[in-house]
Amino acid sequence: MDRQQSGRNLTQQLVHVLGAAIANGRYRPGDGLPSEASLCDEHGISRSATREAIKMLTAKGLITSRPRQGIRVQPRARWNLFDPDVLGWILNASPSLEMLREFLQLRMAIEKEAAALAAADQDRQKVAAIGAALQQMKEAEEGLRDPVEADIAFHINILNATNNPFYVQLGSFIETALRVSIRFTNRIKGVETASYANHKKLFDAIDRGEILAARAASGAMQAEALALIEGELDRREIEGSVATA
Amino acid sequence: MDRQQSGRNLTQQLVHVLGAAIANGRYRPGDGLPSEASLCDEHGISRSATREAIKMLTAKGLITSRPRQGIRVQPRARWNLFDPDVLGWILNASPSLEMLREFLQLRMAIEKEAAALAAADQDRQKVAAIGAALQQMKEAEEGLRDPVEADIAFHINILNATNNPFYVQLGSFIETALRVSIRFTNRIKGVETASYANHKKLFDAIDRGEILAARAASGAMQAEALALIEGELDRREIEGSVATA
DNA sequence: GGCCCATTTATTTGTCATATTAATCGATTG
DNA sequence: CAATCGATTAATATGACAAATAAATGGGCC
Repeated sequence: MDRQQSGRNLTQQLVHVLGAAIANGRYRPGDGLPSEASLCDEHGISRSATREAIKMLTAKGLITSRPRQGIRVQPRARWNLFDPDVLGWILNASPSLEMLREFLQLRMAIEKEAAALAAADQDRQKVAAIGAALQQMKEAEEGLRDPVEADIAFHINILNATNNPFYVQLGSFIETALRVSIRFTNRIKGVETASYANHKKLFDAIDRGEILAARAASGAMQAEALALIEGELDRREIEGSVATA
Repeated sequence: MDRQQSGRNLTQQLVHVLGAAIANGRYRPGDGLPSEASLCDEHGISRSATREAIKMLTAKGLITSRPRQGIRVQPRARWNLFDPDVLGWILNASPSLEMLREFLQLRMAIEKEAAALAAADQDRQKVAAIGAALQQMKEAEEGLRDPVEADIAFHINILNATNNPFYVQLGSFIETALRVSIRFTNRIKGVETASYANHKKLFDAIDRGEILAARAASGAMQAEALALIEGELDRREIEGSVATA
């Protein structure tokens, strides 16, 4: 294993190599990974480093290891999907439209309520942070800033403004997934074109403490994105059946 | 460290000891933990086992460790709250009413949409599993079964019936939190008394594919529980201010 | 004299190598 | 059929050295 690489230590490098390999299906649930000894040989590192990597993957729910049985991949239901690393490996392995839809279905739930909670809580400082991100989105429309970063910041700041640690924690989850899915949806259509107006409407509702309006505005935005994906899924299905007919 | 204890190996024992200590505030964010060497001494185990425990806690986002700086507790926003271990440590450390409310605010978001998705997806086999859990709740009312287990199974099965891996994964999260919070709310009032009727209404809506009704029924149940907690919070606040007056 | 920057030093984790122990699956044998 | 034995694999222990880096140190400059 390349020792100079990427500022990460050997253990972390191996964690990412194995995590990605598991996520992309090179090792499948139920399958065994190579034994500790083999992994040491394959990557040219010591047992300590190897074992520590295995322990980290175990902690994230991807594998188990027991004497005599070796190291096995856990069923996907045991993976900690909400761990940013795990999510990143999965999304980078296969950023499918199906998974994108599933992700949006979750955002639909989370962000609608988050908007409502933020509107209810009225933490002025954190609401201001949402406004700042909105301003950056406007500047991005004029080409002065990175539109992706501004968009992400907007959504993260809403979660922060709930002052609910569970929602705040979901920020890192949504950020990871958003980076992948934005790259993905931008290929389909100009998803984020008319987005500033929508985002402003949502911000105004939160700012004024209009709980129902905030929930509705958030839901509308998510529903729009979801409809786009589901339309694309339908289209591909029809194309597929025509092609095979 | 007691080597015969609890079927867990030394590393896992230390993980749980330290995880619990961090969650209950013995070590606070920003603070340093004892060095590797000290931890070995304190617990009477080798450096290998100690280091592997540290790596597992690192993987869960609770700590970082760097040469010369030592081991430090991460800010809470970095903790993987959705890791069942982490959540368990936190809830067992301080099952406060505030956190219970925050948890319910999250369930409100998740389970409402999950009910809608389950109603839309109409996976007959998984809907039947919800029905089976409901039946167990009925039997539990007559004292034939454990009411807590049946209640949990009901909610988990709705998440499974979404066929969305993100919602499915949240099952283990909600299960962990539910076990604690049920123990907690039962002390306050007979929360789960009239619950069978509510649960049946929700099940029927999912079973018939009535998306809006399913979302509404789930929302109503959650809102009821939430109102109870918030009422209790208000009551205690008033009592507190009277007491200090 | 006091301040800033380069250098050194000391501490702590990172990595390696090797030996031994414990758990467990499968075969063997009474 | 059951108890036992053997082989395989991870679990634990130990000791050594390397690398990273925070803090102390000292030298040069204003």
